[in-house]
This record gives sequence, C-alpha cells and structure tokens, in this order.
Amino acid sequence: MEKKLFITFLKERGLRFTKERTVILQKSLSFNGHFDPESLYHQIRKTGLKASRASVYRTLNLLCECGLIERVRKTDRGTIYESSFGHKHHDHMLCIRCGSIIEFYSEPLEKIQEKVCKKHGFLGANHTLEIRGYCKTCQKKKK
Amino acid sequence: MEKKLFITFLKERGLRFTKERTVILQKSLSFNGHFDPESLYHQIRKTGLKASRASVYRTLNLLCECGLIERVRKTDRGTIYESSFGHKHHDHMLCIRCGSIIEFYSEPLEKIQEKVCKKHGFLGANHTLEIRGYCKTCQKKKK
DNA sequence: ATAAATGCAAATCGTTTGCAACGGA
DNA sequence: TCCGTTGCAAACGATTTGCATTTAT
Repeated sequence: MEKKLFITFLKERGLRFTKERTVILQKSLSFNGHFDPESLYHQIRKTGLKASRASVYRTLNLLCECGLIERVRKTDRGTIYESSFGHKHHDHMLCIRCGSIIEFYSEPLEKIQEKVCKKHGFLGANHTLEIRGYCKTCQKKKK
Repeated sequence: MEKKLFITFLKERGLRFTKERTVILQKSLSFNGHFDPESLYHQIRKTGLKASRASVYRTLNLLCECGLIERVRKTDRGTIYESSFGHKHHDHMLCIRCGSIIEFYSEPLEKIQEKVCKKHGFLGANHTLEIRGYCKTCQKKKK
C-alpha cells in the first residue's frame, strides 16, 4: 500500500509523517490520473482539510522522489502530475481548430515504443503522445 | 528560405520586419537543434548584435506562430525550442534521472499513428511523443 | 526536549506587459 | 506621418524559501 511506502521512505531520511502529508498523499492518489498542485490544494480546502500551498508543493516533491507520483509535464498553468499507480494509460488527439480532445489507446503503438526503447538501451517508464490535427467535424467545415 | 516565409507571415498581419527580428530569426536557426531564450539572448549579445530579452521572447512567440520553430518542452530553467527545418521530424526520450534527451525516429511508429488517426476519422498534422524513463547510463547507477 | 514541519509572506525566476521613445512603411 | 516595435522596468504566476511557531518522535 502506498502509505506504507511513503512512511518507510520518510523514516529512512529521518523525516516525519505528519497530518498534512497524509492528506496530500491521499488526495494525490485520489485523482486517478492527472492533476496539478493548485487543483490539489483546492481539493483539500474544499474537503475542509488543512494544508498550505507551501506544504502541497513540498510534499509533491517528496512524493516524486519516492516514485509514488510523477511529473508528467510543465504547462503554462503549472506542472502536471499523475499518480504512478491505478489508472489506465491513454494518448490524446487534439483538434487545433475546435480544441476537442480524443482519448485513444493503441496496443500496436505501445509495442512499437517498447521496441524503439530497447533499441536505444532506454528503459521507458511512461510516455505522452499528443497528435495535433483536425477532428472529423472540423474537417468538414471549409478551411 | 525561412526569412522569406517569416516576412510573408509578418506582412499578412501588418507586422514589420525589423533588425531585431532578423537577428533573432537567424540566431534561432543557427542553433541547429535545441535552444532556450536565455542562450539565444546571450548568443546575440556575445556577437555584438542587439535585441532585448523582451524582443527575444516576443519574437520567439511569432516564430512559433508561423511554424518556423517549435516549443519542445518546458523545464525548470525555461522553455526549450527547436527550429522546424533542417531537422527531420523526431521524437524524444527523456531520462528522468539525469535529464538527458535522446532523439529518435521510427517509421513504424509514424505509420501506426496514421492508422490510428484514420480509425478515429482524425486528420493528423503533427505530433509530439515523449517517452520518459531511464537512459542506459542511469540504469546502471544503483537505485 | 529536540529537530523537523508548518504557514505565512517575501523572494525567485522565466516570461509578459505598459509605456515613452524610436523607426519601418 | 502613422502605427508597430523596442527597451526598460514593473507586473505576473508558479514555485521556493526564510523564519517564527507548532508538532512528531
């Protein structure tokens, strides 16, 4: 269980398992997918729990260090994280005209990536693929 | 030639082709690979040319809009760009331990993406694929 | 009791923006 | 001349950090 892993990680470093860290860990995992620090912070406040922004940031860094969550990418609006366990992977198609997003999953695509990694001696952990273009609807609208 | 493309782009929008923009365009292309705004700025000053940081940022945004360069990703130290030409399309593997980047290209990967797009009635224009994991060197360093 | 963690506000850092002076067209 | 552009410095927004106070161990 993730909590145990976190506690062990903290103990090893002489760090303490506090209420705030419990809350932040739980909420981080509760997203079951992508999330950002600001949403997490609001999620916590909405639930009546307490933890400052500073603690959120500090704890997210710890959770990254022990591998419970991962930094997916940085955007204009901040860093996107995702919990390392418990969600199924998918990729995105983004329509550059209307902004709609299609989520998809392709087994062959995953397989090929594994092959490519192997070829480069790289150990892949996860990936992000975004295909930009025009969705069915927008293709019909004349340019 | 890229300069022409940029001028046309500017003209279409009633924008002007200034000395500063010339300098920034040329230096951007001169990198032949990845670069960031700060390096570009220093590159310019080192050569005795002139353009403020503000103009660098403003012009990089324009160069992105007309497709001459692309935003590759954001890091702690800022955004990484790359010129769109003179390089054939490739994807990235990013080592989450040492930050090193491996560029690769896989024909099968491209083909499969086309297929997936077709299946979803999506007209793909371009894409970004980033595989995160551990490079050969970092796999060896003990956990 | 001791050292680490918290919350706050101030500090950072990359990037953007307001504005007066400047300069292509 | 008429706007767009520039450089500067101030403004911004996400994240980090210093510090006095609180708290886990």
